[in-house]
Amino acid sequence: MKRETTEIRQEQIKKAVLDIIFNEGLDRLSTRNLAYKVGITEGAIFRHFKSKRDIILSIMQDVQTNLISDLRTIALSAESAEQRLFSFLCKQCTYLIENKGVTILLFTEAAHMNDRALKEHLREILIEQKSLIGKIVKDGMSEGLWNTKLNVDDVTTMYMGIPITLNIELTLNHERFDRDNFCRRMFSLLQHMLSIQNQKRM
Amino acid sequence: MKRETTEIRQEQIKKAVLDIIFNEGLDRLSTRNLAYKVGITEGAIFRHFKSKRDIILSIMQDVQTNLISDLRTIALSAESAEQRLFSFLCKQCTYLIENKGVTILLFTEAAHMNDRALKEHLREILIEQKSLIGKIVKDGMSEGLWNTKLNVDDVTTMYMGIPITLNIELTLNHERFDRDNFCRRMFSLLQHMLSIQNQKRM
DNA sequence: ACATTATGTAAGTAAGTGTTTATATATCTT
DNA sequence: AAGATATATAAACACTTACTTACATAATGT
Repeated sequence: MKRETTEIRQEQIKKAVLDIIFNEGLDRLSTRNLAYKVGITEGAIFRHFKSKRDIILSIMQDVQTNLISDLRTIALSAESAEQRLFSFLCKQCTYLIENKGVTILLFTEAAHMNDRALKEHLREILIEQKSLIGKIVKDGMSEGLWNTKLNVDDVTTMYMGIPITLNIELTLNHERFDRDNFCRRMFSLLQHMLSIQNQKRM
Repeated sequence: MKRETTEIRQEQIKKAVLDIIFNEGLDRLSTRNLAYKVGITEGAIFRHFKSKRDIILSIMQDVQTNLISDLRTIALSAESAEQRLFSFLCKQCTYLIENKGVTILLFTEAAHMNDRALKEHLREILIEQKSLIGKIVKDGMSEGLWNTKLNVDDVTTMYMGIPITLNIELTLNHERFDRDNFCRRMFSLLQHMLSIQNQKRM
């Protein structure tokens, strides 16, 4: 029997987790099925992770180190607020589309397991994203680009609806969802919302 | 032992489902725990519902007949588009806040069970809501109230982010979430987005 | 070449899952 | 009051769950 290092097995196991969620649904995410997918026995799984919960936490950590750090780079770059907001939105959408399993896992498992640490972790990921968007919005206001009368927190709340809705539509509609220029279309609406305007009516 | 009609037991069982989800998490939603909560034995559960899946489908049906019919009434009423949009949003938010268990159940169980019929049902609920909002938006445009250049589908997609985000924040933040005037604040942003405007910049 | 260590397996654990069966009894109808 | 029916129970069903144990062997360092 061929043997692999813990590092390689951990990657294989995490990859298999996302694969199962995407192709078979969360209720098929058992250690038995997981072991079968990786091509090892159930016992071997627990050689590389001390529990199933630990696998999920490790995947969350990956999101933290991959997606969030990319988003941080975009939010803090030297470009215009407008350009940064667009790049930020595109990055989020691309990630959600390419890592569908991850987001299903995060959102549903937090509610499902009723696990405080897991929920807290997810909460931090969302809060961090919101604070980065908040920075971009504030910068855009300072630049005289956007309406300073808007409440920044409200704008970020509204903004976060976009990736979350995208995720739900992807889950439910699978391939029927119209993702062409999704970022561009949503960005255009955000611009209307943020713009300094002379309203014709109240 | 006291006996109740199937109708009463069905209501008690469905109530217990939402109770368990809210207070203990979805993973504690076993027929055993359910029976214990209602105060009957497991076997009795299956006298009133033919399967656990049927209980969830029945709850979905309740959402359909309660929430959706209320929303339809609002959307098709004689009031102004502006007033209808606000009432619609408020109704949705109130329902989500008062029936947290329901929405956790719907969103997560669809992904979890990978159940086509269940997913389809949820998809229909969302599509129906979107089409009602679409009608309000189109009416508002005809009334000369809102920007006719906006894509109605995009607006409804953006709109749907609001209740969905609210739901996620409620799940994760529990009581820390600032729900004061939530509808009013989000509605104000929607108005900015929809308004006919003279933009100062592109 | 040999002892050590990391990675594996096969078979088990106890507890939990949704569901069914055989049986009892409360309630309703006649 | 007697019979029919609906509602209950207790106990089991066959199966799955995450996880553990005892033991084996491939890879590694000396």
